[in-house]
Amino acid sequence: MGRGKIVIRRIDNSTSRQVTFSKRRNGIFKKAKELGILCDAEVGLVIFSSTGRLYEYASSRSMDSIASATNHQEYSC
Amino acid sequence: MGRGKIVIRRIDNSTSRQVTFSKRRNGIFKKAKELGILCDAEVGLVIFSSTGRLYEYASSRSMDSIASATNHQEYSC
DNA sequence: AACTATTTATAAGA
DNA sequence: TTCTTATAAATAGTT
Repeated sequence: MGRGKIVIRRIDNSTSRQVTFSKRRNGIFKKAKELGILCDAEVGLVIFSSTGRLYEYASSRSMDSIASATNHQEYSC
Repeated sequence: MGRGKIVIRRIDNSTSRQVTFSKRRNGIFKKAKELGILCDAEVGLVIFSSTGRLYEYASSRSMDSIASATNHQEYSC
């Protein structure tokens, strides 16, 4: 979606890769939030850039859902 | 993006909500995979539907990245 | 489950 | 590098 069609493979050029990462990271976070609201779903998203930087999002009740689904006791570690 | 413009709020109709959930869930998983490949990033995505069903995706090295970033010892629990 | 009109995301350019 | 815009892609409503 853009001026040209692209193939989904690693972007070799470091600058282009960083620009695309920034744009698409914003896009997917927006999608995650929309999915949570529209569909009353819980969404957790964790992204590490190739430089090791962390970006994350979690809809409010995600942790409860995970705790419940995995049957962990809270504070167990 | 579709026949009409929508407002981002919970979809009241249960059938519509489920249909939208299915479509957008597929969409966001595709985006997550593309981001990982294009930008050499690690991506983890966890989704709970409103009915409590779990859907998840993790790019191959996500767990290593998380382990490293959080400085957990593996198998510590 | 398919279709398609339209909106949205974004690749390339300024 | 922030802003623009032409175009690809996602998807809302329909069948």
